[in-house]
Amino acid sequence: MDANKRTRLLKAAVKVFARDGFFKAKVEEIARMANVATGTTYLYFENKDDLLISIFEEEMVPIIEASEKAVSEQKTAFDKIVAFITNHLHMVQESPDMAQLLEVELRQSSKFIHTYSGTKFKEYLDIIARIVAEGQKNGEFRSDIHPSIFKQMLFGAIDQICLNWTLSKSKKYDLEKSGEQIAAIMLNGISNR
Amino acid sequence: MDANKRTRLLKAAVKVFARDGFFKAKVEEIARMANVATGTTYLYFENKDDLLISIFEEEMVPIIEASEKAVSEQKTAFDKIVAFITNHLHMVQESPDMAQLLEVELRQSSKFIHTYSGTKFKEYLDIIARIVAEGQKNGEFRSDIHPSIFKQMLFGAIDQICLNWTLSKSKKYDLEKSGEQIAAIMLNGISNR
Amino acid sequence: MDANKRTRLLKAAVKVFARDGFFKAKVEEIARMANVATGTTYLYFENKDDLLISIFEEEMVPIIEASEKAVSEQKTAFDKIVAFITNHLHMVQESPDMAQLLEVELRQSSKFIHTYSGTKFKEYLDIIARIVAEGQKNGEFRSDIHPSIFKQMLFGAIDQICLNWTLSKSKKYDLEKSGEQIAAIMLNGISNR
Amino acid sequence: MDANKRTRLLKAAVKVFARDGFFKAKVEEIARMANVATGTTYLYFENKDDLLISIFEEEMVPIIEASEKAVSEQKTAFDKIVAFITNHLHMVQESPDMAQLLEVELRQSSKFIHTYSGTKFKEYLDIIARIVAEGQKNGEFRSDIHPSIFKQMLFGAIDQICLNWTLSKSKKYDLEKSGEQIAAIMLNGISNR
DNA sequence: CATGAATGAGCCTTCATTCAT
DNA sequence: GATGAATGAAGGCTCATTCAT
Repeated sequence: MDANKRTRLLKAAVKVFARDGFFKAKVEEIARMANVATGTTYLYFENKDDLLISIFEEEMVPIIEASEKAVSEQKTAFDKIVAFITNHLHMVQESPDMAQLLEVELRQSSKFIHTYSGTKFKEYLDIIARIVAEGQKNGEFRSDIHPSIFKQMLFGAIDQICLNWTLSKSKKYDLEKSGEQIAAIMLNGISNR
Repeated sequence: MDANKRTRLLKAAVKVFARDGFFKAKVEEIARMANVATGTTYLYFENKDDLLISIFEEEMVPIIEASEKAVSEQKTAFDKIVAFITNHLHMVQESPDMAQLLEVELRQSSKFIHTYSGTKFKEYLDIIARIVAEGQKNGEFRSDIHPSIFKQMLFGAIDQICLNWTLSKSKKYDLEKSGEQIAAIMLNGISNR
Repeated sequence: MDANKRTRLLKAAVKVFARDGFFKAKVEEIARMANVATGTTYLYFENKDDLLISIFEEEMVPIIEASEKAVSEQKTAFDKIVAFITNHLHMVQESPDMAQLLEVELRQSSKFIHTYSGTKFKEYLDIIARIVAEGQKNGEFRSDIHPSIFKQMLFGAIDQICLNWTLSKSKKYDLEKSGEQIAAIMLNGISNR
Repeated sequence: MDANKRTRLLKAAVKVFARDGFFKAKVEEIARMANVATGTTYLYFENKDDLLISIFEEEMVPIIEASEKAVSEQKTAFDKIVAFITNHLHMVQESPDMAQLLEVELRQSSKFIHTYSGTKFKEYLDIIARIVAEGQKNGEFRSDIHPSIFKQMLFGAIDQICLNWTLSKSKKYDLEKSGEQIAAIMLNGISNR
């Protein structure tokens, strides 16, 4: 097994799925972009579905790591939430293709690919949940908010903002500014002060 | 032209698109469920895309109206936001198929169907923006939050919670409870107190 | 039976068949152009094939009559052949749609519509055959040429020239000039001198 | 890519198009007759149109070559014209399917397939034009006849005779005899004597 | 392992024809 | 007779997947 070929296929798939959408994307096109033969794709992935799922599971790893690193560098739960948001927005800007997959294709997959459990995505959301629990423990955050509700709310809010930015062709408005507003609201919302 | 037939096709399409997803849904199946011949579909809709777009544009109308009605029955901006959230959650529970389309298929369409402007969806979001502006004017809400950021954040938060509820097979957890938490956070977040 | 409606359908069919070709032409389009409902077409014609056949059989009548008149006004077989050619070229210029049907669609029909005997077309060709027989009888033409071979040759030659003129977009070259050359060759070819 | 498969498809297409006509012919039937799967057709040809155009362009090559060879073996322009006619009639008898395509489908294609320039067919006609020019230069032929008019006339005459023979089920009459008459008329017609 | 030609099931869409009004 | 909405069979084309080399 050639790890390099597998990686190239994965990277190519991210690009093509982002550009064309999962359903309109052609396996042949992905293979071509990865500089391998069409059939080779099936040596590394079971089928087209598996390719998408593998992206979600594997490309999420560095994203999760970056997020955890950014978060761990902060002391307070407040700052950790800010770090999470900031890190996510950076990811969206620096890996726009992967970001689009998360924004646009992930939901389809969650619903229609029955073999997909979405472990890694849950793991990503749980970074938020953990910060919330921590903040509640140390008194920064109100304790009447369920962390697993908050994690979804925060992610949903960020995701919607990012989706909007992604789909806007001009991309003229500033994602950083939006990030500050997200932080302002969500933190004020959950703050114990 | 038979308005009834058109409606039946639209309703059938909502069901089939929700169940199978837009891409895997078959026009023939929609026609069968609407009790018309396959070709009849094309007397009322240009093509499969048009069917989906028509759903978004037309089925949103009563949803928008219900939301506006619910909102208008409240005095304060605070209560209006609560009404918006509550109304949305009701819609999700009472029209689960349409809700799923909004949660799962809308994004694809926004990105990949280039003829689609998404007017009605924007209209729905603008209900929130208007409440925010009103709340800022009368001092209920902080004025440093941009209404069009908040509308996306709130919708994103609600949407993510609902998506989660929709995709969870058991649907055992209470959507109402989640609604209260959404309101608690977002309102506290934007409150001027 | 409304003879007027039938005629309108026939005229419309000539236009649409000429413009779009028999196979790509839509019955609905013909009906629309004739200002009748789609279904009405089937009150006057058995089916799409019948519409085309009817054109060939009925629209040929005035063409045959005009040709016979033009021919009968000449004394010699020589002049009659010239008259036939001239008349045909005029028809092509004045009824370009019908001419195109004869040039482009007639052959398909002859081969693929098994119910079609092509009587009227044969009648048209026989005008030539009769002139030839007459010319052979009075010594103008060589007697070793079979009239039914000559009629096909002459028609084929004229037809190919006309087809070329029809398909050339600019139509800048002069059909009259070509007519003189056709006459020069074919008459010199069959002359007894 | 398997050149053999491509050839088989081309040969099968000639047969099926000749038998059923271009529009009624099914790609699936052509594939079946070529012993390949339906989709394979699209590896070698862009679409059904391309299949027909490819026939015209590629199957004309040996026909043109045979004609040029036959013509070049004759000394006088007179004999060359005879050779052209004779060769064409042989082709019609030996490749009746291809002949039928030229007689019946070529015109449709010239008119309705806008991507088709008809190069090879023009090349074939130009064999005649060249002989005419040669005959005019050496005094065999009258110089008042435009070669490009004569080429069309001669081809049209031959083509109509052949079409008639092709469409007559019995094929009892002798195509050779018709060939002699064509030569007699057209050569006498253009002769300088 | 790698290839890429071959496969063939599958689906959207068209349109001649019908028939209830 | 006239209408035109409805029908549904049919077919061109695509593309995920396979497999002989």
